[in-house]
Amino acid sequence: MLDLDIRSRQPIYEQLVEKMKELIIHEVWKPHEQLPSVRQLAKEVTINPNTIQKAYRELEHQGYIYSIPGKGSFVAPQSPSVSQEKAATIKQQMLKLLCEALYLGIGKEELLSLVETAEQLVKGAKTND
Amino acid sequence: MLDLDIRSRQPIYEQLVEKMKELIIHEVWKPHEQLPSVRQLAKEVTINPNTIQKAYRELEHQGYIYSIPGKGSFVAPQSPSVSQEKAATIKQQMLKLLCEALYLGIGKEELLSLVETAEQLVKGAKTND
DNA sequence: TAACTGTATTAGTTATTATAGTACACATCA
DNA sequence: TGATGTGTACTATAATAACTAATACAGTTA
Repeated sequence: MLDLDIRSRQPIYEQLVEKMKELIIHEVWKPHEQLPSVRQLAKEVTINPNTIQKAYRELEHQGYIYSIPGKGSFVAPQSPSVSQEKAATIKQQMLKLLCEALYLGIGKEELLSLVETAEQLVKGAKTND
Repeated sequence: MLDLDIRSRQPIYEQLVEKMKELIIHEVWKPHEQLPSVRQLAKEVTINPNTIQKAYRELEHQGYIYSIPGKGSFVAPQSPSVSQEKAATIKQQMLKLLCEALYLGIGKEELLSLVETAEQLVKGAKTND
């Protein structure tokens, strides 16, 4: 599920953040679901607990999970206030990427269909309840 | 034109690559136009020539410029072969970003209109010949 | 030749990353 | 209560990567 590449130049904690974000976005992990504990996950993937905690801290900072000392870490439900903050940044990244895509010769129709694909992926996950 | 932030945690050469890519994509710099030399640009922004060269090397690797030893560096025209290689990567990045956007509550309509905006930006540049 | 171009190499400093060990406070349950 | 599991914090250290700098080399052009 969380296949990490130790010898990658991309830091382990970053890989963790990306993989777990995807699992949350596609609702493999549902809101308020408890995540594996720092120590448990560290034991499973045989890396240092501090590295896991760094990833969890980042995910919490980005609003994807929340932690309760003594209890555990859980998937955060999406609140409009959090989304509002990030939306501008995301749209900025998107616009830059779109311009690059168009410049490289990717057609407008293709980009529009990508939006459809993404919608299917996300919506598909949500209806799997 | 190339405003760099020395104290940023983002490396200078990366800032250079991004800014110059934008200038090329939006055709402020046209195909086959000669870029400022490594040393000249280094003197202008008062940083090490090697940092400039590292940025140029990266831009050349990504196919945005080409360099001729002894002559200079120039804006590369977009060849379909180059685009083909990058297209898959770009689309992959795009899909990931789109899923994240949808999850954060950005509407599908808003994303579709972003495509239109990007198209205007790129097309607008190309008609400024 | 002289002055310009890109490129390569080496070196040194700084920043980042991952690990290890320890400690603390809170929650839960036997 | 005691034991265990939870998140969190802190220091320290080793290893690696990133960044910048200085220098030298080779090609181009006038």
